[in-house]
Amino acid sequence: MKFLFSKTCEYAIRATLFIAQKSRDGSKVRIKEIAKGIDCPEYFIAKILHELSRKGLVMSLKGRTGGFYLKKRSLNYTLADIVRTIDGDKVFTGCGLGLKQCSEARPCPLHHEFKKIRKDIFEMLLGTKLGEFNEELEKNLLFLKT
Amino acid sequence: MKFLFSKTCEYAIRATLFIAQKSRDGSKVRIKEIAKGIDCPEYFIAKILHELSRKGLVMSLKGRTGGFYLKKRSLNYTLADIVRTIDGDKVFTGCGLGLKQCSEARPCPLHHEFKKIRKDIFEMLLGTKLGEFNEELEKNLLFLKT
DNA sequence: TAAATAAAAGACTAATTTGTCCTTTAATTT
DNA sequence: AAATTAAAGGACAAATTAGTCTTTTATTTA
Repeated sequence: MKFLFSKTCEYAIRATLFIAQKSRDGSKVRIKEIAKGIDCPEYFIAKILHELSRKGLVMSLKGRTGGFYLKKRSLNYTLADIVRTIDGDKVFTGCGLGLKQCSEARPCPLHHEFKKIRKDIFEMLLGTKLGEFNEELEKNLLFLKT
Repeated sequence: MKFLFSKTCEYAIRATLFIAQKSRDGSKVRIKEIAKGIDCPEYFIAKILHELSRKGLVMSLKGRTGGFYLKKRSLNYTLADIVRTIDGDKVFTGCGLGLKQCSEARPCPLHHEFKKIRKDIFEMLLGTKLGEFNEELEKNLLFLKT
């Protein structure tokens, strides 16, 4: 069983951070390089990036000098945007025990505990900008594949 | 996308808490009642409980007066036991970005944040005994279905 | 002992997620 | 303009997870 995000979403996050780093000088990154850089099947990440691109989270350009990149302003997007786009907001709102309705008024046994955990996750995602790790990735202090 | 546990695991937790409460006086609970009580397909929860029963987390008895129940000692089992049995320990150890190896020595960008979150989840599960909610469930202050 | 009842066991189906491939479209270079 | 290259787009296949059904086995009651 997965930990928190779908596989698709994990790849999406890794790809976006990879693009942020590689395109910080204005250059573009091709799918092949991204796939290699984050250890994801090439066709699969293509599909995922296509989605992120349609939603405007990453930019793309076709043709010979094409590839993916981030706009300066996109560096202010956060991981919360990526996660919401790919996985929806189950992570932010869903009940930990799967109740369709779970609220203060009618809580599951873990409602309050999960509320705190979800809040921590949400704040972490919301507080993490896409360009945030550029330097540490560059210096190989952080990694996007094993 | 799921929040944290598989559907199977969510049902497993809900069913176990239900059994804990209903069998606290020594009686047994039948699958039909459990399915109704936690809003889960009957055949599906049967399969899940069978698994929990084989692992010794819940007790079962066949035949006319049969059903599921917990041993006194089982009330000291925690949700961590249920989760580990059904979903394995991805929740406790897995990398949030899906890296196969993710460690202090070679961390993903969110390694430290996730470490804390996983710890919170683990402690919460480990600190929650199966019989813990019996009273509040009885009094309808907590719910196992919507 | 026979009938009734409940879980055990395991095969099977459906749905979702993950992953692959092929054709089209857009941009660039020669 | 033609050749090349890269993403767009969408069909398709594989794997995993969720859910259903049928037969067998154990226990109790009449």
